[in-house]
Amino acid sequence: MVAVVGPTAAGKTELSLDLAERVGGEVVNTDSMQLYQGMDIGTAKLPAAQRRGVPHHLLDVLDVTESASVAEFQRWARAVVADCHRRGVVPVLVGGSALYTRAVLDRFEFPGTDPDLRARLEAELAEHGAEALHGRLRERDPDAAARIIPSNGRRIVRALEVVELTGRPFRASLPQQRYVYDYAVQVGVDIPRPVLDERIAARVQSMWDAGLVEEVRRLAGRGLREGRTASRALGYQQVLAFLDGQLTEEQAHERTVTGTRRFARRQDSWFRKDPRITWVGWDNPERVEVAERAVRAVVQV
RNA sequence: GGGCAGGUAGCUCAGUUGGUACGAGCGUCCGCCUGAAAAGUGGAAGGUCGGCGGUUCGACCCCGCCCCUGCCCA
Repeated sequence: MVAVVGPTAAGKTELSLDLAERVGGEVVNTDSMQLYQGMDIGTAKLPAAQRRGVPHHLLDVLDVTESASVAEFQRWARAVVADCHRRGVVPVLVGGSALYTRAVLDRFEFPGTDPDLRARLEAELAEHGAEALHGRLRERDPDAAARIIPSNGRRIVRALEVVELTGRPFRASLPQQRYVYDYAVQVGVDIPRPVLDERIAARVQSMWDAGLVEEVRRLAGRGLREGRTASRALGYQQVLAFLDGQLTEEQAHERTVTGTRRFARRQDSWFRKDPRITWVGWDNPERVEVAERAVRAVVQV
């Protein structure tokens, strides 16, 4: 299997299609937001008509009111991959969500979650603040507490949840950077920041031209505001603020651009840390060949 | 031509009755991240305080001239 990774707007989709055609593969989405039905324009989801007949998996599987979950995604994606293998097809994973990609490729086990426990911890967080919870984590699991900044409530809650659930230290359940599959390779799209910044600005402009505001208005009618994950997606979050009168349309547009730039930086720094990735230049005329070679070195097709 | 307001970090603006700019937000840069991840989080760098001259031990802050921006009057 192969995973095409890299920051948003770098050209992953194009490369993955070319690659899928060359090796007889099928595309498996690993983008947390393209999971949502109806979130098309703002997530730059490839329209069905442009998929060149290549089957695509794990698009449009969630309603905007549902929360995506890495653990659940891991199960779905591994099932799709297993099915592809059975049929002798190469799975081509594509997406910018590093955590989701790693959850599929790596030995990555999640300690579970308990809605009641989570709700209780969140209530405590809201009432007493992050500092107080951090103090408790320090008693229960000093090692975890030392690694989490006292003001980061979200991570403290999760650490406490894991400790209570498993009775083991939080760190005992951390994943390893080791593939679960024998034949896996990652291809990253390498692109200079100034070029990426321009492409992002252009992409957001074309999203606006394509009717992003209308799309968000429509999804708002289907409960987008209640979606914990979907309502925070770049572009959607900002347009919702515009529809609610908190931002002008111009501000919403501008913030979508700068927010996307920041996001792309975070993605890039995440992927850069993985030494297993084979990088190819975004404008390298032979990028498809380079990627294909990387795949064939590992997978017989 | 005259009057008023303003010219301080890349941007929007605070600030000092004259004593080395306590600046802030946003942006930028560098990190962290483990069942919400397009989310969440920590830190750093950046200023000849419009220009020139004067007063003063000392001026971003006072005085003069000039330049630029906005508004008003002619």
